[in-house]
Amino acid sequence: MDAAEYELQFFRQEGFHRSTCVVCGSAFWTLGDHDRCQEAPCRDYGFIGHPIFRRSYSYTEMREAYLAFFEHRGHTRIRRYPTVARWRNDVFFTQASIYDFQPWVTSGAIPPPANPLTISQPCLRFIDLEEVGRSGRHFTEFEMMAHHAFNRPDHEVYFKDRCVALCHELLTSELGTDPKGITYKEEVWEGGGNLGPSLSVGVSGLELGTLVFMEYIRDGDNVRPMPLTVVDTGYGLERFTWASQGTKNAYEPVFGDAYDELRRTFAPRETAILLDHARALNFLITDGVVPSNSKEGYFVRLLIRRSLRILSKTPEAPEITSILDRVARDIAHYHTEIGQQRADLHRVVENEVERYAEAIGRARGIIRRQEERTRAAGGRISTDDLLEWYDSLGVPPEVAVEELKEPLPVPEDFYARVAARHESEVPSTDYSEKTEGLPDPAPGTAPTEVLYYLDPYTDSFEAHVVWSDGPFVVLDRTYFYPTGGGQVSDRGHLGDHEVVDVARKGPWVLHRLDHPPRWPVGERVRGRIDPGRRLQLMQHHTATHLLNGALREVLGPHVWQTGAYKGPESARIDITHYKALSREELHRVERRVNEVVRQNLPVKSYFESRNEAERRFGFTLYQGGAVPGKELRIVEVEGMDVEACGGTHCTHTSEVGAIGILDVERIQDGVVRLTYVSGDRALDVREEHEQVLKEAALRLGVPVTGLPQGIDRLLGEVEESRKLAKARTKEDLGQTASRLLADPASVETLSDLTLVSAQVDLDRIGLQELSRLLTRAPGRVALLSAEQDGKGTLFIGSSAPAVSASAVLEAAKGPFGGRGGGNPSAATAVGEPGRPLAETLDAARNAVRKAVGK
RNA sequence: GGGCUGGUAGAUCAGUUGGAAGAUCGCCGGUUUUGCAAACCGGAGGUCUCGGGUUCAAAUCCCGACCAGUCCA
Repeated sequence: MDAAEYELQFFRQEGFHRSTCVVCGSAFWTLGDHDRCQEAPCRDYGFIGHPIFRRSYSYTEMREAYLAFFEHRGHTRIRRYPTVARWRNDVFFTQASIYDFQPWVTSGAIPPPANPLTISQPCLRFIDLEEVGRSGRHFTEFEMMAHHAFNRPDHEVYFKDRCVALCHELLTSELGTDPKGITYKEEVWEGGGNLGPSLSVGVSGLELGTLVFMEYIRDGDNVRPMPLTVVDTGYGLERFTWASQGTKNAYEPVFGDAYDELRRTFAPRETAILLDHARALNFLITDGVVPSNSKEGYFVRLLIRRSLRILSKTPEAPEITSILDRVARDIAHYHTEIGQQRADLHRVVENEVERYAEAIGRARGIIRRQEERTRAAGGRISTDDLLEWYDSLGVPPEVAVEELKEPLPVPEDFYARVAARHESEVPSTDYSEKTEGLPDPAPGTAPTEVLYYLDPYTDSFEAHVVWSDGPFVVLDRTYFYPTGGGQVSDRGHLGDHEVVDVARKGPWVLHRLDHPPRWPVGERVRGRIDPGRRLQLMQHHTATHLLNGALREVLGPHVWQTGAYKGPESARIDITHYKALSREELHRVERRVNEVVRQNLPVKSYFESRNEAERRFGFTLYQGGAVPGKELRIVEVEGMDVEACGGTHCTHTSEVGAIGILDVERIQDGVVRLTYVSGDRALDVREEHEQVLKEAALRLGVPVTGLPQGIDRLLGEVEESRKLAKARTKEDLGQTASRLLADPASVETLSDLTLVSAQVDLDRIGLQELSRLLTRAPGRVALLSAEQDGKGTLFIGSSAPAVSASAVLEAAKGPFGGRGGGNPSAATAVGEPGRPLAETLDAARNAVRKAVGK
């Protein structure tokens, strides 16, 4: 970065000079006399015992002081964004305040909610999870206070000079920091394809904030200016609070009384971890994350299980939910939505508590058995076993060790070794958006005016061709709905051509026809939409919203849509939920949703500014994922569901007709999928089901209502006859056995041994069973042969220690061409086709005689 | 999204180099007892998750699917 980027007028006017840190070598600006930047590790913490601000602030006071300062200087205060970054697919969590505005605001696609603005954004970072409570300053959840300005070429709000001036004023005149104690260290910032100069603000060893000036786009090796420049600042609320109090660690000032309260029961480190995790959990669960073994849900589980581990070590520990409540009370001083869903949050957490207990319970048994086995084999449990148990059973090593009769020490680097185990895994980088092979309309092609929002029931219109390529046609206006928001596209006709697909590409709607048309640009064409299909899609889409609302009512506010599909045949919705739906819950959802259909509530669709809509309805608007644009299309069923949605909808709930849920399945831990139908499809499906029931009843000869009992009766009979058949076979075999034993032709007595040999007509299993019956008494040898499909089978059973069945088989199978083997008590072989069995039996008999020395 | 475990009787789990599917608890019946519990004796209970493959032979080996658990991102 060019040094000139940092030559600010502000620095010159105020008399700053530029120095170079003797430790890290970075350049910095200061009013003081420093040979090094004022950040750790270049210098030690100097603020402990010597607060750097004029007075001491509590966490809440500090946030308020910051936000008010910027409000008084022309910034608009805005509410926090969710901690789960649903609007992005490259990260799970909001990790900085600027994440709220990426990518659409920073790229200039949509205007910011206010400009300039100030915010205190709760952020989550799991990188330093292990450092929480240990270092004295790490948190998984922290608030990044910020002032942001977004500058367009035609409207510059402010950039470097004013930004640094504001920061400096905040620190000095507002908070009372010694101006000479501040250093602004030069750094190059890069992220998300953008880069720019930045200044890191250091005082007394503490990095209080970073001022980033996003002004370039990186394009491979090229760097070009951004059309929009952005002031991206970040000030750590935790650090500001800490610096104002100058305590030994950051946890006491940040958590205040709650820290002292928990500290009575727990060690300092444990107290900090419990409070930190409780704070993160409150945000995450309130923002709709449910514990799971994958994706963002895993981090919720991780925090809960880590907390439980600490709690379980202390007999007088409180319930985890009470710690969550305690922390929620403090957070709610500013973020008032926290703690509002207390009962639901408790259910979510308690479910995970149960699951953890089950996992550990399961593991204990396995560990005990494995240790026994290992010890019996003369071995000992090793660190590898501990790793294996942690990886596959979820047992933390310290818990596993407790279970062992001969405990072993847990190595210091245990979790590093866990990481090493996962190192070889190839991370998937398949985040690329699927861009189907759609052509790009020629530059300058007029954007398509979409008409389907005007009246969803219009199915005929006229328009002009503005561009075409092969089977693809762009019109100046269209009523055809392109695939989007989980709703599949309309079909119908343009002129004499069939429309087989409709897709959105940038500002255009591309109609794909059955074959290339011969329309010049300007051609006037009539569009006709398949009205039945459209109606069905609308019904499925509206049904989806109603179901989403009903599911939240019945299951709780933790339910979020994570995916949806609305096709002409059926529709489905994936929701976050921590366990399988019970039949009763499903029944209630279905009843409720059909009740709403009957109530004929209006389904209002309208455009509203993003900021206003977010203010009125909150972020639960974005059930269908991120929606770009300064204007949102809101689809509202009053009291039931409000979503930002670009789909076509019924205008009243009764138009949905009826909703029938066909299937519920758990598609992954924490996500439940419902498949359903509405409108005519609901009637069709119901009719199909009725037909099937009638058919089944007819075949069973019972009335439809008697089907369950009829099936039970039938199953009983099947079971009964199965048993009967089994018993009969057993009896038959028993008789055969008795007959053979009584027949001198098949029995030969060799001293204290009885040899039974015969050719019978049985399959392989039959031979085995018969042999078993014949050799039940000790001192018996059975030689049985049978022929099936032209191939002979020989089965030898022995209850005589002197005769090994497998040895006899070895001796006899040669001439017979048999392949097989067995053990001393049973052996079997199948011969080649056409070989006579009689000689084989003789050979076997001779082998037995030889074995007993006769 | 990726890795690792696992799926055998109603439950918890054994099952060795591929060679005749087991234990414990529970269940049913009987003996004993005034009755219960217990003890003893006997019995029922199996699509070895499913589908392919290798083999004379597969719970066991190979491939695939499904389900569950778990770790990591």
